[in-house]
Amino acid sequence: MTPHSAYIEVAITLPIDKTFIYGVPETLFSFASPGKRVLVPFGRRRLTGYILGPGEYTDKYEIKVILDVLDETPLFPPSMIPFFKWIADYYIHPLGEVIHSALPKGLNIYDFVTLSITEVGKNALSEDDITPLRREILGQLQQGPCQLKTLCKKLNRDIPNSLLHVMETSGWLVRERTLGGGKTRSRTERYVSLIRSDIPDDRFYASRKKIIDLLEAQGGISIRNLKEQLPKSAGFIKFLSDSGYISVFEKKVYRDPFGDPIQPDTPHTLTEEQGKVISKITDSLEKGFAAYLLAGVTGSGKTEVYMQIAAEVIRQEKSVLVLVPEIALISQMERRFRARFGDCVAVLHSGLSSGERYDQWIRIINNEARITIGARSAIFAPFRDIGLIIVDEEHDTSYKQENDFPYNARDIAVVRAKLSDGVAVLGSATPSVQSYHNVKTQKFEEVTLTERVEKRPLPNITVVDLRKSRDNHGISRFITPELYQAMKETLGRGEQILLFLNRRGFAGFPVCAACGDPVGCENCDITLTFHQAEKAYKCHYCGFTLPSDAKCPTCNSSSIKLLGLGTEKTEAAVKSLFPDARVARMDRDTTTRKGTILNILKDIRNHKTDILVGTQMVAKGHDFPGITLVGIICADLSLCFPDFRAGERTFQLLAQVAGRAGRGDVPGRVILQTYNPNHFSMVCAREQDFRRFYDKEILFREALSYPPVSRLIQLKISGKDKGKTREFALAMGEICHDLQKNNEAFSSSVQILGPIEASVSKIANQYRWQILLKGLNVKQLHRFVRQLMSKNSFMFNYRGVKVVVDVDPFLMF
DNA sequence: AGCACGCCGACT
DNA sequence: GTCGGCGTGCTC
Repeated sequence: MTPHSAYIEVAITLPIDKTFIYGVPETLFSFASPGKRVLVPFGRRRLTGYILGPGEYTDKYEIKVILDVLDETPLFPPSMIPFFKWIADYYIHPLGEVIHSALPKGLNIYDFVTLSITEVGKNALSEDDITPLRREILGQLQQGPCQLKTLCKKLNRDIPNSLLHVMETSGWLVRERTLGGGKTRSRTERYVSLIRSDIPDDRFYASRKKIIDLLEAQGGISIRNLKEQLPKSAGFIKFLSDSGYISVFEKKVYRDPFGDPIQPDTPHTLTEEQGKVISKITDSLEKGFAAYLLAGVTGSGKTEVYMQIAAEVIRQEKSVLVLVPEIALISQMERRFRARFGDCVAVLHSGLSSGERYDQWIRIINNEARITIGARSAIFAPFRDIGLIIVDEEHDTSYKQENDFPYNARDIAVVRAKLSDGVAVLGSATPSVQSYHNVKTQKFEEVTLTERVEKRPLPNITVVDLRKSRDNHGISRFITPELYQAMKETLGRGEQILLFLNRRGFAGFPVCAACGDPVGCENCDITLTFHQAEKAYKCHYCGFTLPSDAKCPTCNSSSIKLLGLGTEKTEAAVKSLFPDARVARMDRDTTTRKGTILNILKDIRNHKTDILVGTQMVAKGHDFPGITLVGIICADLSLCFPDFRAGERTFQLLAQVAGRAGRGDVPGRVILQTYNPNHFSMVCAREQDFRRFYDKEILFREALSYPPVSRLIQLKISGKDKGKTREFALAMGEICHDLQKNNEAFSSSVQILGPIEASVSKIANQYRWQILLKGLNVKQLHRFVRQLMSKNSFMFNYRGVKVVVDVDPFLMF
């Protein structure tokens, strides 16, 4: 079939599990190709859709004709369509929405409805027998046309569609549809270039000649650039252009998300181990798909390995995708790649403005970028010929997207590599149980880096039993004598300290001294956290706050005790214990503004900070060369989450944060304080031994049949009405059991857990329930959910209660 | 998702 | 008999 067909298949950005066929008018024939967006009529509306390919004519229904093609060049290569289809199928999510969330935001255009009153309507308003609701609507519209949403807000109620329909047919109001959206687009700048240089020799000659000379030397430059070089040039541009000496034109420019230019670097000398890993992986590049788990201890030089493999892939004229868990790490990785590879590096992450993101996207499509470094969503970078996908810190939970549609970028990275005959490399010092299981079952091949660069020893870890300091008073319960002593010695030597505590705020457990009730959130089923800096109790789920002088919501007493310890209180305590030390804090509260993380990290590197107190943010692969002591205040906090992966998370967090110590010339030391010194998460973290952790953990997973032994699909049920949500969840449970009973295959292959209330039963006034479906066979689980959805579609678009399907859920809901 | 259609209880 | 609330089904 020719690339331009009279009929095309289009995916629409709506929760519809179907694609649609449209006709293409002759005038648009040559423009309609896969990967471009089209504006299409859809019912009464106009919407943006994505061209998937040629479509088949049928006479079963009337085929409509597209209104426009919205892109000059495709937004994604056709080779990505099978990838999108795989995701839609696996995650049971509409294809159009998958594509929509993969692309830069703010591109699509669609209709929005404006209501306005007619003369007939105005007359009707003056009649007596008009109903109050209609009077209210018309009255509001008499003050001017209004969007439906605004109208509902103004009247503080829903307006049934049927009512509007009736009022429209009786001619009282008109519904007008105007196209909106599409705010993200390329930026243009005004440029000038030289046409002739024979300017007249008059009193302006000197000034004009300067401009002419500049343009002669530099060619076409932007007016902004010209003004920077010749501040007085602005007044002469009009004359020079009107008289035909120079031309002024608009040129597309890329918004630049990069900071300062970077000194180029050259490949480092490799250790023998690094060399072996690199040649093993590069040798396999030509043999098609392979997945590697690169297990390398912290400080073993994984980035250098990534870069040398990437260099080989680029040499073979293929592209490289590097996924990194969070923005601060992206900029670290980005700087090293730009130093090595120069301008062919693109970045994609949420720190970019939508315009910058769009420009990076276009650079990738136009093949100007061959390497993309980015967070989770960069897995959708529109390369046509991927040779290598690197997932750094593959164990990190931020690869899992929870809202929009739930997917795991680490998992689909392997799928994308497979679909494009490329190689996937998942790297971590603390591989996930899932990935190591894939090694054991021979889906992945393991390659290891056991030595730290320059043979630096791994830090020496001392475990301190917090149960022994239970009776200590004040802060010495948490800054134990052992930790205090070690801090004092470290500071005495002029070295730096990292203190890790996995809880932000001042006190995590404010309790009323009178009635004993914890101070909870109004909108969520959660205890508030006291924040000293803001002098307020805050909810970490919905942002609800109470002033610090608030009374107990239960008994109105004003004596509230602050129990529990957060990073804020730790910072304050450290400052009072070591008044001369420069203390900084790194958590979500101190890093909201753009660039603050980088400043905190810079201060550490330049030794302007002696002690850094932080949450799990500090555990994430940052390079802190001057830190020789890591103190883990309370290692147990992440153990108590109601999640079968709590032990795994704890092990990873502790092993990672311990690995921050002693990456410079001085060996590191770690003090790990815990109430559970014999828990195997602690023991294995102390030895930095993920294999031993795996061997132990997998026994639990096998015994309880949890992933990676089995697979899970979670139905997340939420709604505003407590009773209704509960009833709905119970009804959904019934339907699940019925479906299971009526199909023999399911009764043995699908296990239904729940429905039960979610572990946080209410967030932002939404009551939450969940049903877990567990099984050894993914295909059966998928079939079960698909049948559930198709036979009971009404349950999935029910008013007032929302159901989200999460395949391979991460946290328990 | 929106939008239309059709059913049904409620109230002039 | 209308009004409007609510479920159901379709959109190429």
